[in-house]
Amino acid sequence: MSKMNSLLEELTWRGLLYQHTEPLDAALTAGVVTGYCGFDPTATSLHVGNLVPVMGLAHLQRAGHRPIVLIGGGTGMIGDPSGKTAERQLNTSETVEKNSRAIQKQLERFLEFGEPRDAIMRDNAEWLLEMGAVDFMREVGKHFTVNYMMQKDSVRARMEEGGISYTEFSYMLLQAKDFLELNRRVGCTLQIGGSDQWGNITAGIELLRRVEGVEAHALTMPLVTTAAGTKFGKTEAGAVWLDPVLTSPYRFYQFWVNVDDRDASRFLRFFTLMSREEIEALELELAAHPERRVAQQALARDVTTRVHGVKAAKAAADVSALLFGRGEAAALSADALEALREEVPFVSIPALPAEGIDATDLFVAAKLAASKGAAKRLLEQGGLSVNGGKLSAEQRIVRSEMMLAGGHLLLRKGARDYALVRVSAEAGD
RNA sequence: GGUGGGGUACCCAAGCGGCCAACGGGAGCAGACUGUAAAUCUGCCGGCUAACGCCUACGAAGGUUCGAAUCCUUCCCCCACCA
Repeated sequence: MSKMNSLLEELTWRGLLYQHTEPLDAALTAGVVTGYCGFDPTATSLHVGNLVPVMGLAHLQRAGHRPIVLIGGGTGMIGDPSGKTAERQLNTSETVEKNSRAIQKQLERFLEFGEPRDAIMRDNAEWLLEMGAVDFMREVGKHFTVNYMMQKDSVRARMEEGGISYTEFSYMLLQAKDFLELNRRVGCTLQIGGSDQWGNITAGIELLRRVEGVEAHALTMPLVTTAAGTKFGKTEAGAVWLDPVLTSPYRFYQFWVNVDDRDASRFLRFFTLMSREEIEALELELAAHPERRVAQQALARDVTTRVHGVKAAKAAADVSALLFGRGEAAALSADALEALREEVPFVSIPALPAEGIDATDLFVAAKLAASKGAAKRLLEQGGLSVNGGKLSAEQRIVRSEMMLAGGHLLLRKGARDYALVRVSAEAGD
């Protein structure tokens, strides 16, 4: 079926194919391939960078193959040295378990686990945690020479700089063991991952060849870069998480809307399932009217919908239009402001004293400024506004008369950081 | 184990008894310009304060001194060469 190896074509035009083992092409054409990608529970949530391999699995499934999501409940106890310049602190098993459950929940929504060609979810804690050291060394360790392991970039880099513990050095063998287990259990013959995973994946292929005599395959995807050379997925507020508690859907949406023009078309290919025609149309629109940000909005809408659902995405888009459109803050209804509370950072404060409150205190309370000194600096530089009106060193007292419907104040720092404050009707406690 | 060189703010990196909250660069933030872009230019960039100023900071702990990031002692950690 040509549909099945359309996977490589699809990934190629999207720029998602970094490297793959040669026989993969033939294997994909020959029949249904079962492929996996692992996600280690290093945090309580996945972040936008993790979406690349997630999309890889989604494309695998769409091309008629069978994807496996592997939660690294076992490998997460060890720590992958790939791409890391220093040894990391071990997480406790409680933390790893908690994180595993959290990211598993997040990953469930990206693939179809229902009947037709159901995706599979596994956790390598299942076989790694109970495995004994002696068994491990006999079954896995025996098949690798230290020489081979030291050739890997992830290890070599660390040998030259900072050192590597025996624990992290062994990581690749655990990952190889995963591949072996998934092959035995569900016939998995393909592993996909970021380009930094190549070494770990090939170690698994090697193990499968030696132990099972099976030819397995590797497919890696590029690391996401930005045109400005900054780290993808970072904002001033830190990483962009998939967890709505850590990064609200509104902020998530804003992250994508703010994508650099030069990155927009590439990101549409990476992070959406839009067709080539749709994306090319958006590119034309972007070239003709960059100021309309149609491409970025489509990107933001699409990704936010996939991660947070249609309702949340619509709300984020509506709020963005409201805040960045040319509307007057004073015109906002009490209902609109109520709704805003759910999206924009929100704080509630006691009633204002009769003489008003210093704006710097207000911005600190709303967490838009880290300290009063920082707020003062922003004020002097003209970076603060309330309800759309810019404040200054002279005009810095905020009084009750300025409040919008329902006792709200809409604060803005700089060009795009908003917070909503609700002032209690009664005097402070 | 020996010898030498280091550990300075988010990162890199000067300073080597007072003029040091600490040169310079990067990152970050704000302003101008714009399109909630990019590039560029300008300002800010430990905390408190209206301000004088005060407090906390130069690997850790002690000490010398009117006064230390700078000198001494011990300890911890890195790097290089040797064994």
